[in-house]
Amino acid sequence: MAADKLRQEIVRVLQGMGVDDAGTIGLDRPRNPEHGDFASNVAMTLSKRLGRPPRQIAEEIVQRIDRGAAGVSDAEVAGPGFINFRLVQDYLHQGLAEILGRDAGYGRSEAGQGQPVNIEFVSANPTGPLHIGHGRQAALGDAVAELMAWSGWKVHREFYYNDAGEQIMRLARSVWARYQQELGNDVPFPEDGYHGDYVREIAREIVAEHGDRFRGDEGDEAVDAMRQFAVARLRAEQNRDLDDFRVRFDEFFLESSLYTSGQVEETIRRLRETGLTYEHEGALWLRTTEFGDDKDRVMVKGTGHPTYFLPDVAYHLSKWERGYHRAINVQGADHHGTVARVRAGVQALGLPAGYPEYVLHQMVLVMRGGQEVKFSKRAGGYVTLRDLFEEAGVDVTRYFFLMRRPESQLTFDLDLALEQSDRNPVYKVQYAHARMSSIFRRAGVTAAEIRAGDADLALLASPAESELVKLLLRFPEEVASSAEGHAPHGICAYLEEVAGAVNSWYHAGNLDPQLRVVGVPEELSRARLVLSRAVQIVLRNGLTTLGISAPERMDREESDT
RNA sequence: GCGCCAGUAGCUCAGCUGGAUAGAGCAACGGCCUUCUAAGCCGUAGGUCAUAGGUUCGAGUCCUAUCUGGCGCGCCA
Repeated sequence: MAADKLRQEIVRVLQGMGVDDAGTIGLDRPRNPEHGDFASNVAMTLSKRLGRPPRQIAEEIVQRIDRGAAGVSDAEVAGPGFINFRLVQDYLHQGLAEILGRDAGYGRSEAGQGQPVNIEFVSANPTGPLHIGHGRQAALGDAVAELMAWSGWKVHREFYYNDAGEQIMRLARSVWARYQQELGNDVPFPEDGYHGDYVREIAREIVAEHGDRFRGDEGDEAVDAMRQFAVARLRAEQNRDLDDFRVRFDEFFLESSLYTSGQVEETIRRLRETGLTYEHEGALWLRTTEFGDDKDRVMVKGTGHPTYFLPDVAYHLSKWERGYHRAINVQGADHHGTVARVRAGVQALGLPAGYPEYVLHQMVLVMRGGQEVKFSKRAGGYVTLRDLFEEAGVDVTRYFFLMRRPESQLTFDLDLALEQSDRNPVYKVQYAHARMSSIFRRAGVTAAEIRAGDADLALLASPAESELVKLLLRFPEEVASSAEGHAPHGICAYLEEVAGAVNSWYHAGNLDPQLRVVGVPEELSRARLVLSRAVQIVLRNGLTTLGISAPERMDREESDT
């Protein structure tokens, strides 16, 4: 990559000036194009150390630099001591050829070296349909996973759920009550029960399957049958929702397995061995404050039952021991309270500080006509993920969930989501992609037939074209930084920038036919087709990292008016 | 009371982990369709980066305090 070559040359120059350990050389892309393609601030950061004014140091670097070795055509001192570099034009042409050559692989890197990373997300308990918060998490987790995969990590998508706890019992009691009511048995509905209509649906299905076998039966066996039926039924529904939302998992990890396999007991034993546990008022505590938690935590209650903390620790220990020395948990910000204690728990067992990593996302509001949408018919208290993507479409829903940084509250504007216009950023990006296909159809070529080697890329000489190529060449860095920062919204912003730039370039041809791709002299047309194809590859690859389709053609739905 | 997250244009949000004159989309205003699909483009206007200090060559970005909003602080799950 161009930056690496340049950085190496700067290091060489600095060594010649007696600086052997300059650290990482600051090299960034100025927003102002007049400041060149890259700018370095080394002269300023070294000023104090060398006891010389920054501009003087910058001058010396500029004089010593070997432009050919650095891959730049120009280097100059500017402002308080920046050095601005301009890349050789040839670099852009090689870059274009590389994009077409790598095609679906353009933007991938080997940074992760194939090491395993565990990405846990959604992790909904099977007590009801998935809601929009799960949806944001599904979109986020899947995109982070895909971006990590693009960065060379071996990604394992994991869904953790509690199939045996107190919430499940609440569900079972709720279903039991509805079942009795279906049979005309007037029993009270549990105070803390699940009120959604889906509970009645499940009760009816049990009636259909088992008849009145459990009528009036308050025994464990009856409630357990309800529990098993309801869990299986809701797990199947959640899987269907995720499937239709195009999110797949490699593993569903059951909390109950931590008990049946003895891992919970094993975790207690190992924690005791550390000497960091103590008994107080009949409970077993762990000194999590040793690792930065603000208070110690109970592991085993006075009743002899473990708290939730314990299986959490056992679970994350299991991730580590299954070989995932990197783990990312995507969770709602309302769970942030567990972060410090889980980390403290696994640190007590010798795992590194900062394991696992967290992406904590804020809540989602759905707005329609300026009003918050609060209820779905079936779920009762909340809007379901399915309601949302069936109305807005999977692509739009995923994109909207991803386009804001996780830490900011998300307002899902349903009116905007349904709009098929440039106001809707998903369509803007997808349409730019489809538009390239349209050009190819018009030119009578297929995408695969376009080859950089067949064209004279020096014909792409306008500033708009150079800037567009530079933008496309940024894509691999965008993928890398979005992956490392666990921040898919960066890709959204980037894609919108590319779409804007290519629309602008394309529309110049409206006013001036000589600027078109098709209908200009053949040599020129071939060069512009290469650029068009490169744009299309970047848009498609970017959408792919987000789990969003890149259509070849978009037909607008006719409106009623 | 303590902790986490946020506060940037009228609205929704970016801001590359400290760089040069703070950006984009929408909304507003003015232009552009016998079109390589106008689902678009060009131009204009819009800012005390919540507030007050501090750190340094340089702060929207880092530190401290304050204000506002959201969330979390159990031997709940």
